[in-house]
Amino acid sequence: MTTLPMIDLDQGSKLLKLMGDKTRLTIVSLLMSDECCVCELVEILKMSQPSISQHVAKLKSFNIVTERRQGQWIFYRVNKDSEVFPLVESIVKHLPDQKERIQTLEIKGLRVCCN
Amino acid sequence: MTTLPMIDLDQGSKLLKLMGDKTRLTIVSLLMSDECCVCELVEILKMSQPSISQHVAKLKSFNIVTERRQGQWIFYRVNKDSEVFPLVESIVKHLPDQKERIQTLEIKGLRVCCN
DNA sequence: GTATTATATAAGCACTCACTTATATAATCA
DNA sequence: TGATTATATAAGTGAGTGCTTATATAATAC
Repeated sequence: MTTLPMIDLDQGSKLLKLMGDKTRLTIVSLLMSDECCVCELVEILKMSQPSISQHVAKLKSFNIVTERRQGQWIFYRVNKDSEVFPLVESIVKHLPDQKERIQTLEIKGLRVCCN
Repeated sequence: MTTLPMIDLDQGSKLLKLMGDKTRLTIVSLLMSDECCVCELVEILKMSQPSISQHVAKLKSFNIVTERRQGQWIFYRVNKDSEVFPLVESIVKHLPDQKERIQTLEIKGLRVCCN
């Protein structure tokens, strides 16, 4: 058994505040299943592109997610190397899996190609 | 192995928003160690009584904490019967133990009697 | 009864937040 | 080259948040 990496109350509360928004919490849950680009998140969450971009930027600023550029697209995923990842992971464990919503996107032919 | 009780994204984000305040997160961590009354939390956190009362009221409104009246005092503790307790517990696990701060209060003779 | 102690609650205010619209940047394609 | 697509960013706005001060409620002590 390894000891759990501790996060101080200041950092912890800031992380929880970031995750304490339904849109961002959904994004994190989605990205826990698979990486997505902004336009995919726009399609899934039915929200404006700037709004999604701003949410993702906040998650990125706290190192919760990382990006990977591929052509025009920037794919985001949960940063498993982050110090806060263990906490993020143990939160998402209590939330319903979002894999289905990505699969639905795939079935509709809206995956990767971004429409 | 038992299945984890799931919390939907709406409830989950609301819970995290509540925990995403440093004062409230500290209170929850403290109450995870032991029950406290408002005046004890005032002493530990060095904040005004109305401010602490308002924070505790928010935690109570989401069923994160419960109260137990004893004379003039109302003792608060984490509600282990709450549906969200498993999530609360797994968050606090990642945060530093706050038992010491209660013990310090005890040593200073400021425990229970509320000054 | 009145005074004291503990707590809750109400109103006001500065600040923050999540959205909007508009625009800028960047990569691809014709 | 210019047009299109994907994303970021800036400015503005209305709603929400956390504190303050002031007051109300409730239990105890005298």
